[in-house]
Amino acid sequence: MDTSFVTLPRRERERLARRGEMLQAAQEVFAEKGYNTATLEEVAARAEYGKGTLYNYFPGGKQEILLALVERFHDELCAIIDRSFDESNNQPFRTSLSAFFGGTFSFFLERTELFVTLLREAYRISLSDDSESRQFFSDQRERALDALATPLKAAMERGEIRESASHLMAHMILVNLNGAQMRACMPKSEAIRSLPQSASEMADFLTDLVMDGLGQPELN
Amino acid sequence: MDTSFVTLPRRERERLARRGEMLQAAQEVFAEKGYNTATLEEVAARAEYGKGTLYNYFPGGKQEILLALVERFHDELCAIIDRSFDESNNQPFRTSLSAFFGGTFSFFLERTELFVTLLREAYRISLSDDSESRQFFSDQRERALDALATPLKAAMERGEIRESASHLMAHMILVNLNGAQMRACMPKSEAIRSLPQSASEMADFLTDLVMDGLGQPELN
Amino acid sequence: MDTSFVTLPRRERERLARRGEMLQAAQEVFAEKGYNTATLEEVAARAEYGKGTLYNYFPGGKQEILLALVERFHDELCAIIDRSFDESNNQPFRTSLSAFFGGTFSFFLERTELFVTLLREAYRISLSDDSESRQFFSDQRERALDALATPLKAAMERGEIRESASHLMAHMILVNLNGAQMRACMPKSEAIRSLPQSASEMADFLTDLVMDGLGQPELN
Amino acid sequence: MDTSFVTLPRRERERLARRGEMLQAAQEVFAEKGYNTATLEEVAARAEYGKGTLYNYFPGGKQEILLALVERFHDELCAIIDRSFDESNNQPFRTSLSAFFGGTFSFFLERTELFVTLLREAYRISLSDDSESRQFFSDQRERALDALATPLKAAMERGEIRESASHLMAHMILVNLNGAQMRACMPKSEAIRSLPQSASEMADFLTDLVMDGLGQPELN
DNA sequence: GATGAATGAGATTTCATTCAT
DNA sequence: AATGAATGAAATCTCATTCAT
Repeated sequence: MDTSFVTLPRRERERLARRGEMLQAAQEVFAEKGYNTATLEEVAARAEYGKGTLYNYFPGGKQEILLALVERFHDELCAIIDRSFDESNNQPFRTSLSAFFGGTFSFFLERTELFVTLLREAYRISLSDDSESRQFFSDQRERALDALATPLKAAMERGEIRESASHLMAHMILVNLNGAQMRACMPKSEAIRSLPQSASEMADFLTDLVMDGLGQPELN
Repeated sequence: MDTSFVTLPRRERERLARRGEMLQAAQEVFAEKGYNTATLEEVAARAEYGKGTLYNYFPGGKQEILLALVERFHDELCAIIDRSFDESNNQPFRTSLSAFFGGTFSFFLERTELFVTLLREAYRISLSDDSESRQFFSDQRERALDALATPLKAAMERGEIRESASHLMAHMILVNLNGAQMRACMPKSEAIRSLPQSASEMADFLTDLVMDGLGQPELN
Repeated sequence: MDTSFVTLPRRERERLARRGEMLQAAQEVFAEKGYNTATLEEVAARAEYGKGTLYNYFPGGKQEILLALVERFHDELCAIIDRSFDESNNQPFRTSLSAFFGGTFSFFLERTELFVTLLREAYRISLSDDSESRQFFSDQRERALDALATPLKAAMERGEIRESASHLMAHMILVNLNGAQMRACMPKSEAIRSLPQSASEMADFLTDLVMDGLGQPELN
Repeated sequence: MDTSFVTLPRRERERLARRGEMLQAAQEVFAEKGYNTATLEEVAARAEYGKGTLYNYFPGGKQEILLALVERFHDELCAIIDRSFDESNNQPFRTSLSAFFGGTFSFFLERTELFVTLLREAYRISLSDDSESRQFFSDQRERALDALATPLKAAMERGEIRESASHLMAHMILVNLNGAQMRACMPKSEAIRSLPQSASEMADFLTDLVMDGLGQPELN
């Protein structure tokens, strides 16, 4: 159990709590308006702090707030990965993968705003010309990919999945996950109704797709 | 063969040519600086036209230019889809799919700038709060999905791939494609070296992944 | 009878006719949008000429067009003044003044657009910081004031009106006229219904006001 | 005595003071350059504030500043009207009217800039195609007309002036006043020297004109 | 003579960031 | 520590005018 939070000095604890409130507000505003359109004025108002106070907590301004959201997001993503693929489970890879998709999709349903913001900005940041943000984003992403690559490599060694570059596969798994989430964010149209709506259905859908592909193994 | 272009009156032809020059310049500048950071001033300079002239050709300004790029991109995407899945080929779906991945990846390698811009902005537009752009983007995307869903449905009927919602599958195929392209755009790191670099290797990689998944059919 | 028009060489006659069409178009557009908001593009379109053509006829551009309207307006105003106060009539000043008000008001009702434009811009031009326009406007205005001051002076000499500075009185007469016209242009409200609507009623109203004032001569 | 100002909280008081400084600067710049030619940049510089600060105080920009000037102007105009026609005076209407002309003319001499701007823009606004400004201007004007119509009606009832529509007469009185002020703003020419220059002479001139007209009551 | 594509100066407006209180 | 008034760089967009065809 992580006790770091409760053992921090009060001063520090309150500081973190306020950062949290601000990030929550930023998340909501960014989700509604988009990062570029959103104004710090509105974030501050939503957080019920003064505009200047934001700068006390995030000296790097708007950009730093976005990066903090990215970091927080990856914290949670890594936690879900670790939980889903916990080795002590001794369960088949397919089961763990399904748990992972189920977990991330529940997270997505609870915190759609955060995902909307990050899906919208992720590519923009990773292709940004500001190398510092790009590096930061890349590091965060690498963290998640590492966490996912480890159980993938283990599963390859156990022969549960075919041999391939584990990092690349981790990337492609996330790509499929994000693609499905993206689709779930879009306004519904006839053609899209087919997308599963619950976390467990979605987990099954993605697990089958990622593990078995579109082909028909049993008939080959 | 489409002869419409050569038979247009000269006036109109020149107009289209100039639009093309401007779109090309915009594409480059957007790719380098990002849509938000890029200024129309710079686009105009690159196109070697005055700022005002851009507005003669794209009265809606920056936004309209981006949407025109989106449209042009989808024109080319649809053409590749149609070419790859041309029914008269009578080739297996897997072969056509590989041709499609090969084709789009060649396109991507030739016009990386366009892809960078669109990958970066696609999510932003599709989740934008301006419903007009969102709709436009959505319509273009639907065009490509329709083009891809048709051969998918045929393949399902022929039993070459398993039954599933064809539009959704079309979406997931594009998602995998874009995910791989995205990866190819990123600055290389140790972990990523594994990504195939040539169009044909990439086509094989994606075809295997999408058709067979990560599992090991032969062992099941 | 002024035969100058018909005896001009054809070339010149056509030129004048085209200027007239352009001025008419400008008048309408300026009246609808206001001088500043109106664009030459729209004036050209309304006149059914190209934008460049306007510059062939009015090298000074937008400004020159406005000044030409000012000139044309004063031509007509002077003509009405001359007609109304024609000495050969031998009628009382009060009768002539009433004819003048009736005449200008008919003119106003027929060509409200022109008046709207000029009322709107007159003060702006006369207080403009461009001394050339100011001078031009001032000269035109002076022309009308002179035309009106002459019969005023005669009426003073005949004892029909009291002695006073004839130019100043001419100015005040026009001020009263314009004020009434202004009122007639405004959207009607309860309070304003009282303004006479026909040219002859308006003539009576203004004549009484200007000649007798608000007081009650009969009771003095 | 209105003590509201002094009892406002300091914050609010300072805010009003700054608005005042900005309006003063705007007035001067508008008077010099004309509303259309003047730039907010220059207004801000004159007020010794940043451009952005103007927008904190007048979010509607240039237009809102002009309307604020219009409002302030009518506040002062109404105050002069109320003061001049104060019923408790029990003085003849003619005396009050003369006081009114004297008061407004002193105001005009002190604050010629404000008048120049408003005379120049008044017609433009009242005939503007933006219905919001037009309505605002119209409401302000109505306020002054109401203030003036009340004593006019009383004077009619007392038989001091002849029966007529009081609002219309109020309008015509203001028209005469503005016409004279207009004349006083113009660059002097031979013909115009005749205009009285002091407030009291001007008051007499306008009072006579408005009350008695041009005719010669004693001889009729 | 007629045209309208091209131009770019210049206007308005926004908003991240600073900093005195 | 919290604040929000002040700032001004920078972005978009307009349109009178020019000039090659």
